[in-house]
Formats: sequence, C-alpha cells, structure tokens
Amino acid sequence: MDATEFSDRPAGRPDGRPAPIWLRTEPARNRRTTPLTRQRIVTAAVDLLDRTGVDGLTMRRLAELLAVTPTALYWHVATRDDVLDLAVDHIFGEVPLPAAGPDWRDDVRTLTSGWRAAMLRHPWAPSLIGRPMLGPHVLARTEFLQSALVRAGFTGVHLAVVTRLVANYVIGAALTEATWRQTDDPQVRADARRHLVANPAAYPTLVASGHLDGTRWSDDDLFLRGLDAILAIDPGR
Amino acid sequence: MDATEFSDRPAGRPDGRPAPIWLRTEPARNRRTTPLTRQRIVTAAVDLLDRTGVDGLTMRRLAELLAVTPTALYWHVATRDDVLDLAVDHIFGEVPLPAAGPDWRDDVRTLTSGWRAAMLRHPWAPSLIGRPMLGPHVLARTEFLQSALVRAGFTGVHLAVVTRLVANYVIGAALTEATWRQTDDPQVRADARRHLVANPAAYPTLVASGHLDGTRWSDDDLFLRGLDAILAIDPGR
DNA sequence: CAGTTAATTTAACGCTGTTAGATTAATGTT
DNA sequence: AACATTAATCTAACAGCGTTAAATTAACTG
Repeated sequence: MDATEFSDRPAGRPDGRPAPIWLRTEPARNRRTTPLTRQRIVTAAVDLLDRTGVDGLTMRRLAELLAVTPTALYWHVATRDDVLDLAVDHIFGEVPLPAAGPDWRDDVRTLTSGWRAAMLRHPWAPSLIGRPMLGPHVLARTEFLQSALVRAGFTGVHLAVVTRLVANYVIGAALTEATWRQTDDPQVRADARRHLVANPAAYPTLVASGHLDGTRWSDDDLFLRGLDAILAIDPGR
Repeated sequence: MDATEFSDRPAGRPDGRPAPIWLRTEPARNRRTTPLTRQRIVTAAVDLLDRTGVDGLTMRRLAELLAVTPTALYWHVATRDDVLDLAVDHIFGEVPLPAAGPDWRDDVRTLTSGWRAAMLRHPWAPSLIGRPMLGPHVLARTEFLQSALVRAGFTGVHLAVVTRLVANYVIGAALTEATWRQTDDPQVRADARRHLVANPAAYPTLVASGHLDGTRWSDDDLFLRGLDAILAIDPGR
C-alpha cells in the first residue's frame, strides 16, 4: 500500500491546485503504478519458476503476477526464451564469489558447492542449461573458476581440460540430482526401484550396489568426494 | 508402392473368387495400412527431432509423418513427454556395448565416448536428460559402466562416487557441447566472444585463455583428456 | 500548451497438447 | 455365415499458448 492509492490520477489535477506534498509520491517518478522493468520481470519469473516449474511459466501468468497485460512484457523482452535466459543468469548471481584464498582447491570447492546449491534451490535451472549461457553472472563465475585454476598453475590445454572437467561435473551433477528432486511423485522412484529388483539378471551390479536407493549415501557427500577425486590432479604434470 | 495398390479392398471380393496370389498381400496381416506401433512412432520422432529440434516435434507433425491423425498417437502413447522419453532411450540404444576387456579403463573410455557421440549426433538429447531416465537402454549402459568399475576394484561408497563422477561428467560435457553446436547462428558465438574481449577487465583470465574461441582445441581431445584425469584415480585407495 | 517519445492495452492469429465420442477394422464366437 | 466384441483410428472441438499489429495512454520536451 503506497501513496498512489489515495488518487489514481496525478495529484492536484482536478481543481488545478497541487495536492499537499504528503499525498504526492516521490516526484521524480510520478507514474500511476510501479514501472515494469527487466529486473522486476526476472524476479517475478524466478518466483513463478520456483513455484510452478518451467512449464508453469507462461507469459500470461507472468504478466498477471506483475499486474500487467501479457503483451506489455514484450516491450522489455523479445521472447519467452529471453525470460528463461535471464532467470538462469539471475540465480547464478546468488552464487557467492569467495575471496581468493591460499588454497586454490578450497576456492574451487566453495565455488562449485555454491554453484550446485543454487541450482538445487531452483531445480528448474539445470534443465535450462541447454542454451548458451552468456549472462554476466555466469561469466563472472566461470572467470573465478578459471582464475583459481591459473593460480594453481594450470596453463594451456591443461587449463582448458580442467576448467571443462570441473564445470561439466557440476552441471551434470546438478542436472541429475535436480531431476530426481523434481520428480515430485515418490511413486515413480519406487516403481523404478521395483523394476530394477525384479530383473536382477539384467542389472546385477546396479541391484547389488543399491542404485536408485537414494537413502544409502548423501548426495552432498557423493558430490564432494567426486570433486576431491578431480582436484587430486597435479597441476605440475 | 506395394501390392495393395492394385485393389484397396481385400482381393477377390468382386466376383467371389480369390484373386491370384500375386495380387494379394501377405495374408497374416491383411490391413489397409502398416499398423501404428510404439516402435514406428519412436523412429519417426527421432527423425523429426534430428531435423527440427525439440520445439519442432509436435504431435501433429509427428502424426503427419506417420500418415495418421494426431489423436491416433494417443492410443500408443499417453503424452508428448512420453514420446520424448522414448526418443531419448532409443538413441541410447545406439551406444555400442563393448565386450568387457582386460583394461577396465578402456571399457569406460569406449562406453563414455560412444555415449557422448550418440548425444552429439542427436543434439536435442542432452537437454532432455532433465527427466527421469529409466528406459531399458539407459539402464543397460549404466549397468555396464558400474560393472566395469566393480571389475576395477571399486566398492561401497567409492563405487557410487566414481559412477556418478563419470556419468555426470559425460552428461555435462554432452550438454555444453551440444548447446554450442545447436546454436546454429554463428553470429551469437561471435557476439559473445566480442563481448568478452570488450571487457578484458571483468574477464581477464577468460580472455587470456581464449575461452569461447572454439577452434583452439578439439572438443574430442578435451573430453578424452578430462576423462583420463578422472580415470587416474586408484581403485585401491 | 503542443508535439514527441515511451510504455502499455485491445484484439486477434495460428498453433499447441489433449479429450470425448463416433466410426471403422479385425478378431472371436456361435 | 452372421453376430458380438475388442482394438485402432478418426472427427470435432476446447482451452491455452507465444507472438504480432495497431490503437491508446502516460510521460517527457520545447
């Protein structure tokens, strides 16, 4: 509830005299409603995506959430895909960029953990990575990762290899983990497990190892152990 | 052009006598047209996806390709997502399952290379991995991967860690690489590179390392080197 | 106060996935 | 050989989608 609710017309118009200053909003922006901006669109989009998933984000619902006509969005954004691209970059902005510490491995651990955590907090995000990720926040995080690796001593092709190795591992992990979390129906998981156990001849190893058991080991632990296996690499080689 | 074109009614009806055997089709299945099956639907779907991408696959176009009404598909398939799930599992069936060799690392290399190659051959596939992958072909490949790692000596939590590490690396790599290949417009890539170079202060390391340069190192080489870094892990530890 | 630009609305188009119900073809039964 | 039953496909339609063109309103400039 803000001052604009007192009068939906610019203050002081009816009788020609300006209304008391207290009834007028900040003069610099004297609009009827809060203006639509790319920022507000992205925020609302992330909110809607969190609640309803990728398919739940429609331009009409997004517009309704912003109390605006669907077509109004197209002044600030060219297509629905633009909205998705902006949303993805936005949540990457939530990933904390730690100050560079003495141990490059710690830096990589911190960055990638936050990276993965952000995607799991917004489980619609990983599946949208199949689009060029060139937003400023994404690039800034990639820059930080590669700078940590340069500090570690990687150069040339080794630098490119390890950068991709780490980034692809994080992306793959977030994608597969988010897939399971987004499968809201626990029935599906139970059915899948039952299918495996019913065919032990076809999947002996998977059955014996408890694949799809889920509760056997923590996702966080498995992720960090896998990351450490990568970081065991020697920059000197 | 097959024998059914000689008469669109079962042969021999007009005068009561059966027509010569040469003018009749295989009797076992005496239908007007080849029947719709899940197999045929999946094959057509993959074909359409290869040519037009995920957004290009609509139930109407798929039905047209099969010379059938859109709603006929729903007898064999519940939703469009079902078609996508089937298509993904289908292309995983293209991944060769090598016989288990003496060196487990070679087995993993062969499997994951074929895995990645299949996804790059069908660049729409990686972005669809954000759905539960429980098809028989996918499970068979996962089984093979884990059995190779068991043969290598991994057990317990180490087995789970390395299985995920390898699988997530492949998925992440295929996803990011397919993203760039599917960006058919070379303009986008050029624009992105220009944006990086224009802001060397924000992205010093990325600019210096030639990130997004594309031609600097081969994707295949980078993938295999990264994989070898993973496989350098010692099962004994 | 007039004129211009920025922002939003009204209206509509063609396309989408999906459903309900009618219709046809094939199979099984007597 | 006729009938009943099941399987498969079709006709018709619905509500919702992303997006466009043009009209309309609000805000800024001289």
